[in-house]
Amino acid sequence: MAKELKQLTPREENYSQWYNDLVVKAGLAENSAVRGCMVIKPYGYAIWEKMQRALDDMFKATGHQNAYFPLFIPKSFFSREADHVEGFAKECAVVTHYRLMNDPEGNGVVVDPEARLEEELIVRPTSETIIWNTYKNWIHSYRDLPILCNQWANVVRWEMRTRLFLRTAEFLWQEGHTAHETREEAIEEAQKMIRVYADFAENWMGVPVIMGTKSANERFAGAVDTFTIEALMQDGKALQSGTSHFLGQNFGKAFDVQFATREGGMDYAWATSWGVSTRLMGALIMAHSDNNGLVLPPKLAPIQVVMIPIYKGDEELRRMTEELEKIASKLRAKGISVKIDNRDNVRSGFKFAEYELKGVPVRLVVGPRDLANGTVEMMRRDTLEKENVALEGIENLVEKTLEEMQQTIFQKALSFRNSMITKVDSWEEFKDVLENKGGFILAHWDGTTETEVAIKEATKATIRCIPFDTVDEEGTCVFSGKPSHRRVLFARSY
RNA sequence: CGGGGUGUAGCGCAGUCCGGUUAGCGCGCCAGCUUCGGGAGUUGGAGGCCGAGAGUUCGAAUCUCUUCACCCCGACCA
Repeated sequence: MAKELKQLTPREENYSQWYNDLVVKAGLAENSAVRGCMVIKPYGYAIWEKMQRALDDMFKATGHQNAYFPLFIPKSFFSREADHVEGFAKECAVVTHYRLMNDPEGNGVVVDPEARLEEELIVRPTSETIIWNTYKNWIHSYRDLPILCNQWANVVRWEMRTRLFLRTAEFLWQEGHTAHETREEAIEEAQKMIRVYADFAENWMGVPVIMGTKSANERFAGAVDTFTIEALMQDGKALQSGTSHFLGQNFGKAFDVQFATREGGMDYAWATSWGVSTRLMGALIMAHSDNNGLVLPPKLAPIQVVMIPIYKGDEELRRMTEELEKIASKLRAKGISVKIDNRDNVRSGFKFAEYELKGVPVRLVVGPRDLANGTVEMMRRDTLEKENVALEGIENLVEKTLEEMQQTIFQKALSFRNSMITKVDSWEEFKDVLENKGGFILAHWDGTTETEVAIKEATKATIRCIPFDTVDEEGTCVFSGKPSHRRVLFARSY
């Protein structure tokens, strides 16, 4: 194993291979035997659980409740909303039968042809349809509104090409589905939730994001408006990390969800939906990692501090471990998660490399030398800086360091991201920046889908969003030369 | 779905063009000794239906056909 870990491909050569190696070698996930699906391993899942918990708290704090809706959706539900079908039809897993039987020819088990379902069931690619079919029964009056539900679930999208965490056939996510009395309230909800996502990305994951509105072409199937958070990976490609949709009355009408209004009339309910997925794991990995492996922000690290004894012989190992236990209990009292690695079958150098690969924020090493001096060697993962520090009061220093690292990791990603936003005013410049620098490009666009598609075909770059903080500015479209009133954000993306 | 590639030990690979003892190597694993402040050294050992099926041949990891799986590059997407 030792040698293997060193062979992480330098990112310059092939970033996606490097990424894949890292995910597997750090023990986060691996490809499963099932096409396009992945196995999330315990260490990876521990990170996801921390994300889940933090997000869930944020949802609760904004008045949402968790619920659960069926995995299977009758096929007919999909045809209710025209744009929605079109968006998802190409990537659905379909259940057609409900029983197996022994092959009469003796070749194991086959599908029982007698057991064909009258109406096929679709494995949910997203739950708007089944949820709005349910909301129809829940909503009769304006007094029943708003409904603010979230569900944690798995969904299936039969993607052509998959990539660990970023795009797998089955993935874990949360999807919020809300119903409102007015258009304004629904829009406010959708915007509130994209801000919750941005807050989470920046303050928990340490990943800076740009909030904005999707262009018509990139909008969610069935939405009136899609809001997004866009992050930038270290290879200069953008990653859509979360979306929040204002669905208008599209699903209210499609599922006939009408309610008695305050004024005594009838109206269709207004909807939003919003979601983030295990793709966030991909964002976390690609935003911070270096060639030694993962760099995890302390708030999401399953192990925040690893402690490694240096020793000769069993007796010394026992003494060092005892010493580490004392430090560990002080750290644990502060709510810090600590692991003592006193395995005697691998050497300390191996352990150092292993925890760096796994992104453990702080490493403490204690050997006989330290014991004599009353010191500990402390290393922080983000800078790889080592320091001999006093054993006395170590818990306060570690606590402070973890907080500092959370900031440092974010600041580093932020200054990288900011350095990768380029304003361009000509088509030549646009292509040049895309080819040679990458990252986000702020450029004028004439607002038409034709131009957007033409740019995509020519360069593979898409409009990531029209940022919320865009200021009005007159100019001409970099592609068509037609008048434009603001710059939008372009990038190549995952 | 198009174009390319790969299936040989737990992992990474060589061998395949040009068929020929008992199929190799590195890492890992097990046991012993020496080590232990940045991925240990050494000695011994275990581990294989060469992806699956059919064929050609005295003989197949190697040739032919069929099939399955996975990876990479596109189109699609959180």
